[in-house]
Amino acid sequence: MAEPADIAQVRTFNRFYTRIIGLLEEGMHQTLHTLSEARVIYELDKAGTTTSAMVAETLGMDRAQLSRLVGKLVSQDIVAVLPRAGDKRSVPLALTREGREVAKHFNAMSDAKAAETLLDPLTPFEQRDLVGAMRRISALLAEPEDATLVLRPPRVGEIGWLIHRQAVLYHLEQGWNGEFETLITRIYADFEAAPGTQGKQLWVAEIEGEVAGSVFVLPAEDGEEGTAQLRMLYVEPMFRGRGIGARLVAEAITFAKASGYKRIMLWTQDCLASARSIYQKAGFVLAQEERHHSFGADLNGQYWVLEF
Amino acid sequence: MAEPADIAQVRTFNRFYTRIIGLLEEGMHQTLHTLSEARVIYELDKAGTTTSAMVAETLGMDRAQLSRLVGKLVSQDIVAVLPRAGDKRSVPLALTREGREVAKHFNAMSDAKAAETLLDPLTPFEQRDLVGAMRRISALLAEPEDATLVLRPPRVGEIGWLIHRQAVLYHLEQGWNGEFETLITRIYADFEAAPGTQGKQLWVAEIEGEVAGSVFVLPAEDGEEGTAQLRMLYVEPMFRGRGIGARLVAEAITFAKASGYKRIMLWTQDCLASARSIYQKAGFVLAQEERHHSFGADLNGQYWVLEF
DNA sequence: AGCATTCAGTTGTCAAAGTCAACTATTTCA
DNA sequence: TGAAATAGTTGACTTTGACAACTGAATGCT
Repeated sequence: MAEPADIAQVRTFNRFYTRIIGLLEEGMHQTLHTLSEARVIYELDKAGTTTSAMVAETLGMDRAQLSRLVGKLVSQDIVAVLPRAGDKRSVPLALTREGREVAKHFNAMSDAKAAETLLDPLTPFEQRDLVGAMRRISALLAEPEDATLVLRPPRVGEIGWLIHRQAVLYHLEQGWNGEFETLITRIYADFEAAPGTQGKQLWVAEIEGEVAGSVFVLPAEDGEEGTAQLRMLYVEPMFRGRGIGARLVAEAITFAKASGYKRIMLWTQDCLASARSIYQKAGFVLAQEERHHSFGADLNGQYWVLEF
Repeated sequence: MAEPADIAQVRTFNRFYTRIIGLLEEGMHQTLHTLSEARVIYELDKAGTTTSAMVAETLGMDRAQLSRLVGKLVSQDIVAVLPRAGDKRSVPLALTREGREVAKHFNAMSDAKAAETLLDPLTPFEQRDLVGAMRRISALLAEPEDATLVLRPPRVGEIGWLIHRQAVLYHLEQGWNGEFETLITRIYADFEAAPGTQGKQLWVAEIEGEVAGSVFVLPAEDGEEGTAQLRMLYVEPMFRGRGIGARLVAEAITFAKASGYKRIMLWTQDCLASARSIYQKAGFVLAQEERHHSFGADLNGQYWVLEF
């Protein structure tokens, strides 16, 4: 079981947010429809065509309750019952033209209410924080769905973010201490300081607005002429198993080739097993190994090279 | 009004979390008490002694409903009505011994439910993320209350965090670009690289588990012997106006004196008005000014010095 | 093919939750 | 001092939610 302090924080948040949701729902009292009617209408609007069972599932409502509610909405000419097709147990439902009007109205109302209650009182910086935290919670708790992966250059603030994330991640996963954060702060500072844009690039992997991973390429510090170095490859645990690491490495290799490098090398630790398998599959070959004590741990450093 | 994309994200989150809360509340159906009874019992347990009106306020419940509910709980010997004192309109309420037992039981149940539904399926890293995001949302949306301010050394990951936060903050507040982030990444890397612990220290201001601000002191780069430099003072917008900046500066000055420095200097920009007023109040004197173009903006750099 | 099981949806029955207005006894404040 | 506000109660009512029993259709198993 989780840490008591964490559980306490989660419960505090749940109580707090229950209250917030209550406040937001108060706005609905003005309308001709009840709250659960509005919810059903919203679901139908979003889904286009669904069945009663689907709505009950996503809303967590009782099927009996929903049955009556749908009946009411049908009699009000807001919901239309389509002819049964395929599975003749279920009845396809859709909004009528009027229903879509009502949905539009509800959406506008809810948007306004959410904006004025939650966002407007905050500064833009705080708004960004709030939205970011919400996106994070959704990403952590919702079922992962296939969202598009984007590789792009870093935005302002993301260098710090990458340092932060990797420092915490390897601290928890590998037990590495602050020395690691110190090292990577320098590594990122050096990357930024490296001259020009020729031959160096950093990619941020983004999924649904979240940073899902990153890597960068720059001229190797002390290698032969024409050697690129791949550094700071990492994938957020939340987004692992979707081939993001391989995508990042592939992108880096493509870039290194296009930039005229003759080979690309990297330094990693053998305890990072999933990274190693990505390098192997990408064609990297183990060139050298050496034991060292860093970041408060006994490590086995490995140099991997891919000749083009 | 806020950005449509932000509003959409907030609404998505609200729908999502409404569902989550519904799932968590399902566990209550096993108990002898109803959900709102449990809520009231929880509130009374937490508050010790309150009145009906207070509970109605914090729970967002109807006073009529609560009146009947309290009546029921009193007849079940879970809640005791204390003799009216002071304001004779209101009736002080408290849990009986039995009520406290029930509350204890509820808490254990809710804790278990929250843990197994939300925390246990996640890795420790993700758990930390989740709790952090929840704490952030609470801090952003709840009324600020006087919580204790702690000044402490940075934890693993916080150097990156400080870089990230300041880069985003000044990007949004002052329009500074990535150059600023590049610069401060280097500054923090240099701080970490500076020799020994004598004469250098970094403080993180923490409020309710959130980083509220930070500053550090190290030997001045190119000053005379015995000169300390104060750098990277910042306070989170959310926590401004509570004297955190002044506390950080005071701590830094005390430290610099105790470390044997003869004076302390700092470099800032005159557009950072609230910081300037903190320096002035702490006794710093403007030593030099120079215009420069940095971070994509025309700035007026200022050197301030405090001789001990 | 035959039969038990599962699933979508409906209906009946209740209990609980929530809304609204009217009312008393205090307290506050102009 | 008197009008307005506050804490709490009571009555009348609607909506929500829970649960069991039921029909008709699909699925799975042997």
